[in-house]
Amino acid sequence: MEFKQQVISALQPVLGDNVDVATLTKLIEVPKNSEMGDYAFPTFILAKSLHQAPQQIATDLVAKIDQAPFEKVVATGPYINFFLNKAAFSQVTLQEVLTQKQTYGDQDLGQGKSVPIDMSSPNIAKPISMGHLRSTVIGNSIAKILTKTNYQPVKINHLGDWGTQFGKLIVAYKKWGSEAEVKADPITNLLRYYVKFHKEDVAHPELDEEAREWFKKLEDGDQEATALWQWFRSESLKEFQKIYDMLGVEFDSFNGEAFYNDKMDEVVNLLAEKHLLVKSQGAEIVDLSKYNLNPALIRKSDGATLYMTRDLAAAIYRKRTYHFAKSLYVVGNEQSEHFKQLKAILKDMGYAWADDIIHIPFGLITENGKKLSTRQGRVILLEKVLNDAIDLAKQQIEAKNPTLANKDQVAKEVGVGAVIFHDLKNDRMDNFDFNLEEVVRFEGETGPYVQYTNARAQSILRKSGVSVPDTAEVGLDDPEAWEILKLLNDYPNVVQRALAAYEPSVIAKYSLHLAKSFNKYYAHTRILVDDGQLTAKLRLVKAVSTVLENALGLLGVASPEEM
RNA sequence: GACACAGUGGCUCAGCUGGAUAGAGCAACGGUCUUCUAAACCGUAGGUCGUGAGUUCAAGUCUCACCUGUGUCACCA
Repeated sequence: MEFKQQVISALQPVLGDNVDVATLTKLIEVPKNSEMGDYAFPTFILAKSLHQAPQQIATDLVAKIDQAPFEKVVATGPYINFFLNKAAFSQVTLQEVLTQKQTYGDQDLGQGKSVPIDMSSPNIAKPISMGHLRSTVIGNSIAKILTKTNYQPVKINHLGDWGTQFGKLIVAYKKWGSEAEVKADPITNLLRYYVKFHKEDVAHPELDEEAREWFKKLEDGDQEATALWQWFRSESLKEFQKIYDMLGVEFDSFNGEAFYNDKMDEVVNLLAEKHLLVKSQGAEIVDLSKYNLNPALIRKSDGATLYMTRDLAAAIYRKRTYHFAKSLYVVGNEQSEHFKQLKAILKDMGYAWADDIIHIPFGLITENGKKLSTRQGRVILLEKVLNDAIDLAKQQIEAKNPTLANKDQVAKEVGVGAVIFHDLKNDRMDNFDFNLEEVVRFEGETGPYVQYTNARAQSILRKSGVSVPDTAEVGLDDPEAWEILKLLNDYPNVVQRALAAYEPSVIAKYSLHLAKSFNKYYAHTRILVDDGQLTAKLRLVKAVSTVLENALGLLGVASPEEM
């Protein structure tokens, strides 16, 4: 960042009043090809006011610029290209990374403000699928990015532990289930009952009526219904916890839908007080036509509340409890209309903080182009995917590094890392069709590639047998090292971009770039030879490893030291 | 039908706030392990950036229209 300032300072005096600092800062860019320089200033905008060709302007300006702080400044066509002083840049960058270690890239953007994140949110009695993986790992990564920029994330697992599906589940359990089955394998069997219910109710619509009755009982606190609900919930949570442990994700709250049951009346009353509630076809709705949105259902004709009612209660509860700066919802893109409605209603209720409600949508995972559906039993079980990935990682280790210590631990870190990284490396809005081979790939642009790169760096540091000094003179002048140094210097900026867009993929892509540039360097430069630059090279290696581990950490991916 | 998201080489995707010959990875073909982990590196081949207008000195990037795909559209979440 401060190096860009050098460029600005050099240009300002020669530009005079022609360009103000703000536009100047905006115009300065990084050339695509680093052979053209480290920063560039395009002169087109001056052409009109100076009545000269941009090429001519560039040449004239270069002659006037104080070149002292730079390696060189040259005019290339209409561009002024700045080449930074590599020694100074390397010195500053390496020292920053090595002294700040894992705090490198930390920034106080949030001043400790609280940011609840609604994430993961699986449904009780249903398995965690690939769809939940997205919400879980995106939310988890955003939480880590928030912490790094001094916000205080609150990870909320808004469990789907209420709703008419529990009526269905109770009916199905009573008709076709057994206690022994549920105890043996809760999720599998509960899901089986649920799927069977949906098959049967096509021919026997009276089942739906029964389910509605049982859910009503549950809402009214009926003992049998409540006991079953609680049992299903606790068995399910135990199963979920296994997966969260594998993923290394922890939550600050498991307040799900049921938690808001006693907070619904207040919402309905508030809406009524503000005359926002309208009767329509027996139901109570909020009209949102002025926002060009469909009406939002608050209460069904039978008096039961809905998803929207609950989310309103949750939003208000979170504002009161956490006094949030922003309230995030990592929920699939197919629900974007819902969140628009939610914000619109909160705004109509007079809450200025409605604007701080932020939906972070993500694309759909399909299988053979079709949407996954628990109801139809078309589901990709996350646990199975993770286990498959771990098995494949284990095979890979046996083949490539059979003498490795704690193989099982590393296999877990690599396998799970592959799955998480695969999910985070692309723009979160991209849809993707599930393909196991693709997800657990270890070569090319993958998590294991980044992990492997770091393991190589760690290996060198181990074998060097020396402790690398945080401060020392550096004199790395080959272009491959220079690429790495520029990337290292860019990291804080990358973190900032990831935060601004709520995009873990920005971090993931950066880690791939850094890994790639290091592998290139590694392939062409022998590090462990004393050529007078040994210390400098080791410092570079250590800095790369530090930042790779940091970046992987922000994604929730482990960094094994050997693999 | 309305709204939302997407449309870049065979496949999967990059391309930050519009800027200099559009970049990777898979897959294909060829090369590199007696030397720091070949989960790597190097090279070859492959693209009218959905289509058509417009704004601009400059458009993959902004605007509009259209085409295609996916999703959503009141008593599920």
